[in-house]
Amino acid sequence: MLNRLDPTQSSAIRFDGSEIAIPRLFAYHRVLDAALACGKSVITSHGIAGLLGHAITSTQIRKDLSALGPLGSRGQGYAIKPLVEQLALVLGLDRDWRIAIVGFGYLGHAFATFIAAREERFKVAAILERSPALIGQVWQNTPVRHINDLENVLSAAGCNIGVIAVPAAEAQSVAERLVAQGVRALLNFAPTSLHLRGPVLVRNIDLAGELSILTHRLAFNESSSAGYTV
Amino acid sequence: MLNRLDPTQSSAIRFDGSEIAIPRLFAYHRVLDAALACGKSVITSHGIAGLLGHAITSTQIRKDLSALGPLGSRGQGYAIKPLVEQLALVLGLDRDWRIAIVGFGYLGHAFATFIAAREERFKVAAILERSPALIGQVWQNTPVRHINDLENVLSAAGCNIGVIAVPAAEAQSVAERLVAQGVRALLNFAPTSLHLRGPVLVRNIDLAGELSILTHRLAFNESSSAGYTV
DNA sequence: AAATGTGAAGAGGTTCACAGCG
DNA sequence: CGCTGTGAACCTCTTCACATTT
Repeated sequence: MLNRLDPTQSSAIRFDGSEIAIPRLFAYHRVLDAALACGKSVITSHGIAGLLGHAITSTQIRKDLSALGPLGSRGQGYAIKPLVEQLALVLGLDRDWRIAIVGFGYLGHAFATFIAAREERFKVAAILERSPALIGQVWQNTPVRHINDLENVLSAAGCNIGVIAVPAAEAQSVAERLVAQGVRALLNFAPTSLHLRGPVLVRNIDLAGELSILTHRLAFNESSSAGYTV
Repeated sequence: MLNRLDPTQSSAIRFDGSEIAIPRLFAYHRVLDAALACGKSVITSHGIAGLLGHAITSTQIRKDLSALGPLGSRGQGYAIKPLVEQLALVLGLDRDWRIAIVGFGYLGHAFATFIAAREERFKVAAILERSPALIGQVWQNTPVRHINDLENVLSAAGCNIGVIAVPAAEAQSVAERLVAQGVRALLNFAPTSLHLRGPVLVRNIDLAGELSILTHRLAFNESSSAGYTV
């Protein structure tokens, strides 16, 4: 039981760390949320490492968490509830996010299904496609609209995040149109580097590139040593 | 015209760089292959940077390429053809890769479609699923088989790479069974850290984690400066 | 005694500046 | 003169060691 008094509950959002820590914080949030649901209330940095299968060291975890403020108690560990709350604030998981998916082939569809299953705060608010066969279909209450109507759909849907799951040749144009409609963050699955002006955040996911890391090491490092987990 | 004589054509595979360079080499291969198809035969490091939308600096490109050996000519640039060939060798793109996809929901399906469309050297050689509705279907000549038959299917199909697109709870078990069948590289879409013994390469793709980077910056860095491309 | 929080050391990758060739 | 190739400087992230607190 942590008996450190916390009168103010000053939920000031603080984060001194760097961008690269964010996916780790997200992983902590995931396992800690689960631990909370299991009835646990206190945990140590080593305990968190255990929940993560020791993929991250306890030192790294303490460094990351200390960037959020003094949330732990020396000799005791961390109270999980305030930790989860603080992580949610820093990660922006305390609010709804409206997502526009452009390109509703298997990749767009997969992404929609994936995030809808995972986090309730991520809402698929608009779906755009070019293929006539898909237009008019309804995916979980969201209609699939033609990509030509992007401006109309977006201005009505008010999305914060755009997911680009169209062929590389269309990606730049789609990105520009999304940004023109006020979208400030893009997740890009097309193997192209987008060129955009303004306060836009772009995150590229290169699936084929990930595969190439595997093929490289299989081809090159065939006579490698032991189990590698990159 | 490069008039450096190249009598031996000694295609010795060499790569002094580090793992982190591989996705960049893959990007070089992609744009250089396209440039070759357009009839270009020579290019400078700055030219490659241009093809990549200046997402990578010319210095970085020269560093990366120099890890493959002395492929350029000072004052001239790089002959594209040998460059593409050397990149293909180092990336392992000179041979076929047989891929087993476990979990053929939208994600597995998306991945299959994605890589089949992109690189002919990646062959989907086995598809495993749990859902009875999908068993027996045939995707581009590859039948969807029940996950219980994994051992039989894999021993017949002889796959080098496994793609894990099942729920997190099943991922560890699937991974172990793939490894037991001789698969030496895994691409894991499940948000779990896999624990495996032996010479296995694991690459994790955390789609929700990528989203969290966007939500973090939107929530936190709202009053940020200019266009960011992470 | 136990576990956090953190300055310092270490490791790894990128950028710089320029020597070396064509 | 132009462009590659590369040692050195620089920067960033991780790991170590330990002072600090409960």
